[in-house]
Amino acid sequence: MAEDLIAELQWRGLIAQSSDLQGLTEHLLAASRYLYCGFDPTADSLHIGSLVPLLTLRRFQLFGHRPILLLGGATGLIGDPTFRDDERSLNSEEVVARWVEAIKQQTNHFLDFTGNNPAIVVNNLDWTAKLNVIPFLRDIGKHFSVNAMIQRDNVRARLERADQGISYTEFSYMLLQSMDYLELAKLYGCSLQIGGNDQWGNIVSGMDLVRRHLSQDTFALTLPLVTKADGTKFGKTAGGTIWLDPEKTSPYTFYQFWLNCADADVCNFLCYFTFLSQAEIESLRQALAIRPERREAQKRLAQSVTEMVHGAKAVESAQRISSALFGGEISSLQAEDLQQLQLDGLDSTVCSNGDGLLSVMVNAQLVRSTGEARKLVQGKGVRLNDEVVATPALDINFEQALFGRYFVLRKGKKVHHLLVKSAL
RNA sequence: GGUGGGGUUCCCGAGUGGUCAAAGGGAUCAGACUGUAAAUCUGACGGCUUAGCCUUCGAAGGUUCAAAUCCUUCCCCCACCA
Repeated sequence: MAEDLIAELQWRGLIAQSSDLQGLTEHLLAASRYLYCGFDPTADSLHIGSLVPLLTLRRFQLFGHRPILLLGGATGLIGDPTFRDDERSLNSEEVVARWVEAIKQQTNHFLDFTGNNPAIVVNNLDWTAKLNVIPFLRDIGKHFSVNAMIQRDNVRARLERADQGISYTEFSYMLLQSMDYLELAKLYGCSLQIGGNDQWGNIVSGMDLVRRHLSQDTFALTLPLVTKADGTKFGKTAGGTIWLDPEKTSPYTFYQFWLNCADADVCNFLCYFTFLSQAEIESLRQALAIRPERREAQKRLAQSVTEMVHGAKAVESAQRISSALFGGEISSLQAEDLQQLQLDGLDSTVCSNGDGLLSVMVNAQLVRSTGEARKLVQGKGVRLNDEVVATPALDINFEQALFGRYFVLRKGKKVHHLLVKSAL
């Protein structure tokens, strides 16, 4: 069965680098193993980039292994310098602790905590908080060669850049992460660490440390960093990062993000972000090749990921909003439809007769300033109920609204916002 | 601590007394095209009560009719230190 796991990861394109893949295959075949992946709290929510390792933990679990989800309560206080070209600013202990808790809640439903091979959640602050400097330097630091560390790709950018350096704090990050591996190897016999491909250096350092302390061989497996065919950064959009937290990124926006992904990317994303079978993905690939304009693959991707993250109801809501807004004439919507849009979580703003359109757009956070709003209107980028707004000087008049209460304000092609008449 | 080099509008990066709200590129946004694609082309891209006005070039002072550009002090970053 473990052979199937590696094979599955392979066809999904989820293996970027691996230590001794043959050995790992046999190792996983022989017994149920503990593996871990770390998530550092750099915000109060994970974003979709973290989904790849998170779901990979789940994939291992489905094949009978035991995933350990490590929250970086300690490493989050330090900051990983890996492939960053500038130094991070430090977050306070309270903030990091709060973020750890938030992420812990968020990740819970992706893993199974019951059954024969339940998942485990740990926090590396548990074993680093009580650490003393001298024992740390003697027991851990002694095993790290600075000569080797400065050769590592992941910090080299910082060493080579003329205008940036790296502090001792961040330079030490690798030691902390290595210690995590050692600690989990001791506590659980954890024998595999997975992570994004940028973590390769950190993971390999951990393997070395485990070997030196416990005379034990362990494994490393890294996942590809998600890239897009057009070279732009994955996971960012007009509104910014796509978060898993529905308060930060609405399920509708989340759904739309996936629906909008490029033809060139969608099949990869199906492999990375869903549990659809190889056959299903293959048939979607065919459908895409024959009738790309139907975007069946994108629809399936959006449906599948949104359901996994936000649940089936959220998918229905997102689909209702999507078909209402992109399906046809806005003016043909019924009063109930509009009400439903509001309930389904389409962003909306309450306003009154006489409110200036520009300031309404600012209040609705569709634009940052009235100047920006004005320019948008002048560039024919704003519509009210499908009618292009001709003048920036327009005031809202609900006599022209749908059912006397609703305006669908559209910015550009895709950003919709509901204006609802104030009850007063 | 010493010596040298730096801090410019979201990012990179030009600019060394007026012609500078500040070149160029990237990112972003909008328009055309389209499939709510991609590519391409066009426009916008500090703020505002927008044919004008106001605030920006690490911070605070100063010189000058005029400063991102000169002077003083301070803060921060980087490199090197036999």
